[in-house]
Amino acid sequence: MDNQAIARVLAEIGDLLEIKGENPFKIRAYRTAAETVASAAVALAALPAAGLQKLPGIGKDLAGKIREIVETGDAQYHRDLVAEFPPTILDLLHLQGVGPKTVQLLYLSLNIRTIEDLEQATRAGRLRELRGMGARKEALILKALEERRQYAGRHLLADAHETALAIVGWLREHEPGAEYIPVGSLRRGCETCGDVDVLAVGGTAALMDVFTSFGGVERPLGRGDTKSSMRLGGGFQADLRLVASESRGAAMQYFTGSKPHNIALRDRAIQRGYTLNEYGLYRVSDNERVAGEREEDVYEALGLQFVPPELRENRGEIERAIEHALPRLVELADLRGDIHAHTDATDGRDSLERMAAGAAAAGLSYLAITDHSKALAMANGLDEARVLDQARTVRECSRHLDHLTLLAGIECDIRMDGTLDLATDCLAQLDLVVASIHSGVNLDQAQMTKRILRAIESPVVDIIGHLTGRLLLQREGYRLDLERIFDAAAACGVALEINSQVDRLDLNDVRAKLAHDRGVKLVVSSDSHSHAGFGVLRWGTLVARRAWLEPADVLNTLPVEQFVRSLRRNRR
DNA sequence: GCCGTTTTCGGCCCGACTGTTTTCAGTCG
Repeated sequence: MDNQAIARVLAEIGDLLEIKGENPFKIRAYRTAAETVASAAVALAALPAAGLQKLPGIGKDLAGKIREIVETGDAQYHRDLVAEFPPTILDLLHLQGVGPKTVQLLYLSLNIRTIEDLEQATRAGRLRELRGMGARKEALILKALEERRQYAGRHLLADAHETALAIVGWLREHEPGAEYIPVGSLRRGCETCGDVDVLAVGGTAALMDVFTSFGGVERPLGRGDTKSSMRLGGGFQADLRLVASESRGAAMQYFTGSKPHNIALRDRAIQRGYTLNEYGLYRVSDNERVAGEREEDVYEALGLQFVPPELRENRGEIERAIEHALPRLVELADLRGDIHAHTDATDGRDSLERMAAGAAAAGLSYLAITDHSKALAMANGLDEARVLDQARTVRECSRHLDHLTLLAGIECDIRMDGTLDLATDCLAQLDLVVASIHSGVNLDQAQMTKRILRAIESPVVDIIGHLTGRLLLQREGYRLDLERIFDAAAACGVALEINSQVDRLDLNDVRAKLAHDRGVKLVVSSDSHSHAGFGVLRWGTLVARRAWLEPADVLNTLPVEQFVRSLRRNRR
């Protein structure tokens, strides 16, 4: 049983307790524990109860429940709750405007158990019989049901970024007096975003009208003088908050989140005699504001090093900030090379020369050409003769370039049995080999792990590409024993890729951190298929930052000679 | 249910907006 599965049971207990109307702090304890478990660096199934209790927010009781879940696949407490409330009512909880109290009311008074029940009851006008329910609420629920059908909920980071840019552009054009700052999960660099949050600083309430007249708005969800929410076409929700200049920093902190980070921060504020909200940090004794204009000041006043937005997930960053020992996170400008790109020799759109020009324009000083190997016939993958021919061309082309070095590589398929798609003596003649899986994705965990381990053990493999094969919002990754794979990669000197394609971002933040913690080096690569495709490196860099990586942890921050020397094939 | 540089008990983050209400509960972030 993996951490995610354990976390799901704990989170579901939290949801069911909320519907039951239990003590909110007990509910929070389960939710905090679920988040801690989901982002834990090691497989908790292997830990005894005593070890579990060392994790923050997990005490004797929860440690026991986690052990029970690991050993029996479920917890009796969970089963009891499910017997009391059908688990399908949890779907209702995810509807916009429907919370735990409403779900409980719907279930106990109308016996509504499913989305379908709710839709029927609403259309039949039965909701109006209930206290606190009127025609407007009824219409809101119907709307929420329709939107649920239409949209899955979350969106890729890059799409959220585009939407935020469009909103900010619109606001700047029509109400230039204020400053506009995208915040929320977008600012933290989360791989998917549920909504787009924008902070307006120093404007007037009039800008709310500008916001609601934004072209992409489908319907308003709420509109006030300091806060408005809109549903946009394509399923995005956008929130705008307005604060005065003196609260700029506190508001940035507050609306960037995450929720667990903010709760921990406000906890610390209370302990130190302050209260923290979106307007500032206030001393309780005399209500004096001690910080608020600058975000850095809020952290400093709480005795903390400034925490970069990407780390604000309550995954140990506060403890490290107390010691002023946060990592110096890698930045996009630290990347000197890209080591995964395709040309029109296989499924890329552009020629070698155009790809080189694109990489140079993106400010890179080296680029590895890594087209597909022959197993990907659909992509016109290269066989041994073609890849060696291409390598000659790449090296020749590189000699004629002033500010860019081209490396001759391949993205070689890992076959079902873990052997490589091209002959070893061919692969040995290249500058580097990225090995990836593109087919046979449904093997069980033991087979898939063995397959990857075999590839890692091959002396001609330098890097494993998009290791887990997950596709965001589409497909879970392969079933893998990641800890074994990370340990093998570390032992063999094989680097793991953070693939920057917006729907991959693979490895993700938590796994890249775990890999690093176990001694693995990483690369951030674009997997670009066109000369304009190197911009995605910004997304991969965000993942690396969320994984706590410093420049020294990412091989392609090195100058080209050192990078080449650091490859597994060139190490002794 | 967790936790402790006042505490092993009594705390536990904070505020805006909506709808259905006549003073507030519910939802959201």
